[in-house]
Amino acid sequence: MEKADKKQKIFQAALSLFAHYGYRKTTVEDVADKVGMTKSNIYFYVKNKQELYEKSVSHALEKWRDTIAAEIETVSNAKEKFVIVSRRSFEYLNDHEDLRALLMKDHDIFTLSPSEDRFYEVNHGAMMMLKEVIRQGIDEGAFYPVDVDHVTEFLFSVYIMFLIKAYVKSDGSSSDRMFEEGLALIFRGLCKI
Amino acid sequence: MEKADKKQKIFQAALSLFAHYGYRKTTVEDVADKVGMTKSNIYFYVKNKQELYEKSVSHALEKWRDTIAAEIETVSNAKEKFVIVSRRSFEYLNDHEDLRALLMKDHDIFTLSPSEDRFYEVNHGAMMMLKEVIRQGIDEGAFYPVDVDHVTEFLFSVYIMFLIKAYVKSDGSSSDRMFEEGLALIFRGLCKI
Amino acid sequence: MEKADKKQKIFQAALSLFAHYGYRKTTVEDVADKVGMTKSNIYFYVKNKQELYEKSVSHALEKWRDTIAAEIETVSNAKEKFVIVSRRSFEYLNDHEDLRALLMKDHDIFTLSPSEDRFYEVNHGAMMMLKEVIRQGIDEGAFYPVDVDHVTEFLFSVYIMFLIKAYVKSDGSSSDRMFEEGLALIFRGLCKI
Amino acid sequence: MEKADKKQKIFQAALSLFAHYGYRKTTVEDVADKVGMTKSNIYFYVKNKQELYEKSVSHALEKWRDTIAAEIETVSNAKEKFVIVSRRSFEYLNDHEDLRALLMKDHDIFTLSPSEDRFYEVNHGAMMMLKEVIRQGIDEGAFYPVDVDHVTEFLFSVYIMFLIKAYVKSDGSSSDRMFEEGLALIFRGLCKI
DNA sequence: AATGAATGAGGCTTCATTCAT
DNA sequence: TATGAATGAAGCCTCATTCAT
Repeated sequence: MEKADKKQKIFQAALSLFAHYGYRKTTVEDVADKVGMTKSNIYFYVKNKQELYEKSVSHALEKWRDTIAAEIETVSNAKEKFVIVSRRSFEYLNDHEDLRALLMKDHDIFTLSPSEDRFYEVNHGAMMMLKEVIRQGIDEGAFYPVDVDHVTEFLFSVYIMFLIKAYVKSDGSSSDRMFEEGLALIFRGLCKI
Repeated sequence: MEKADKKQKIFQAALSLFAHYGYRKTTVEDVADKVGMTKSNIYFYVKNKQELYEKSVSHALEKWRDTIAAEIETVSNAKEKFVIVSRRSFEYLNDHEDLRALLMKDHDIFTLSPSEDRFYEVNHGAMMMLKEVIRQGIDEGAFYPVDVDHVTEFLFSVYIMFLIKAYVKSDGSSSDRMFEEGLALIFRGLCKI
Repeated sequence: MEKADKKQKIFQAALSLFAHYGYRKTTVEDVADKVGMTKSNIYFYVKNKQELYEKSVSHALEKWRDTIAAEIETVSNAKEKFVIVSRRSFEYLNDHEDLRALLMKDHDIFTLSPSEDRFYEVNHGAMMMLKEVIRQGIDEGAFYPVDVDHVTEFLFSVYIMFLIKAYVKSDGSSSDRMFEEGLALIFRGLCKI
Repeated sequence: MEKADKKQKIFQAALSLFAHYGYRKTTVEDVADKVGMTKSNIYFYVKNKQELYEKSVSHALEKWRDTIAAEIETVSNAKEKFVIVSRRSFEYLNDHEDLRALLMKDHDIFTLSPSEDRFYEVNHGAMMMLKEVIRQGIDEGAFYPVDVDHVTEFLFSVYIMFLIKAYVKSDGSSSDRMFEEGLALIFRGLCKI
């Protein structure tokens, strides 16, 4: 197995543990045990517990973003893209319990301030994706000519909040309905007529 | 100074530290230092770090709840009461940075499951307050005859989420507007005609 | 209540606790609680936890010794005195569970080395009592002319060991029989013919 | 040096310290210092101070028991075996001051109640050894046909008591004579004719 | 005589991190 | 690459003791 593969394994294991127990309560040894190696060997792949955390989270976020980005390409007009971004993101989290739990644990993942955000790059990338859709919608005349920057940031925040909170009472029961109504609401507010 | 006063001082100091640094990173010594006493003396007032945390949070939540409860009494009809609960809660958090930060750090404060919620009593009390307002509104014919229990729980959740998230980008800039629009939305959904 | 009486109360409480939990596990506060006063007030009566322990034990040992000494005076010949010393000591411990437990916990109580024995005085006194009986028995021609000093010390050791160990399996069941047979044995070895 | 060896070193050091200063007064750091390592490294070998104590004692008891068990095999008839068990056990303690001191400090080591005895297994094993010798003696017609179970337990108790107490005044002076006479006594009571 | 409050020293334990192999 | 062993820093908690009132 290659080094990169092993790293992936470590990051997955770490993510799952961090998601369940939080940063402090998760020990490097826990991670090592889960991958089936020793504590010290973890330090061959990462320099720090901190780096272990950040790389684990980054990788998960990137995979999420890339998945969505790929699906966006399957349609062409902005309205459809917007719906896809929303619905697929929701579904993705639905299928990735660990990431979901993690986002609920660590708010700061979405801080979005370039200076202190450890995940600024990936978050920013995701926001750019959304911004592009909105800009396209305006260009196509499908969306109101809103202030793209601020609306994007606003939507991104509401969005994350919604995704996370939808799972707080995560018996799964009615969160689907909640999501659909929320989406409809926002969609209505965005589309002309 | 009385023992009760000293306790208040300790809880305030603790709250502030827990809010800023989280449970794990805040040491009992930090708290002691902040109040100007020794670590061991803290244990004269509480039995545990855990108890220190829980009592600090409980006290803060109680003060919040009591403040709102007192303000509710200043008006009589349900619509006004509803608005007061909403707006004053928002303002209260506005003025109490520590509590705000804490709520953002520890989601579980609002778990609301009797079994595992360490703050169930005070949370439940707050929810009862809201429920009473809604019930009164229905009796007065001001609100739609909704399912009181479920609507209350739903509103409470949305509410907390909103209060907390409104401050994620807590430069305070545009959160006021965001709040007002959110409140208007819910209010419209609740009031007849 | 006089100071002396209060001291007695403290010593009794302390003895009972030391007996049950040992020196280290018994806290000064435990003792205070049991007497119904505060920790700090204990220090008005004793200077130390150490002194609290030693005085408690001394007092108990003295009471034991005095009780036996008084009973010895009720008979005149050495054989009877010897039996009384043995049997009454046994019975005394039978009735004083705390002292019994304590002797089982702290071996060093019977160290009998003048230099380091904290209870040398009272132990020595008890041994002198036994020695006097033996000397009298020899003088009366009832006992073999043994080496009084060594035999006394030997008997004292065996004796204590016996008293303590008789209670290790203190279901009480057969320790009486064990005691009587042990006493008979030693008595036979001591008496002429 | 192998891990097992290091463990032995630790257990020896711990035993010696526990024997001299008792459980409470002996700190984990004391043990570490004595072996020449750091406090925390002790926790690489044991999980607890409690476990450190129990494993130290267990190992010592096992070595004792195994030594005797090995010597028993050197003779065949029950009478000789009985004498060997007695005398060699005595001598073993003679040569192992630490174990001796420890047994004097912690009575509960020989509690012999399956439920609460931390050393039940090794103690029980030792008793079985003795029981086997007695049973063999009866089969060979050398011993009285006593109630094997109860006599074994009785002898084991007396035995331990004797071994321990023989050393209370452990200047070693006359304890040899004391031991021999005690052994003779019991032996006479056991052997036919 | 009595108390509440405070303190300091010390002990147990965890864990991220390093190092030699 | 991988591991076992070791370390140091830090945190929680207990408790004998003191002091002011």
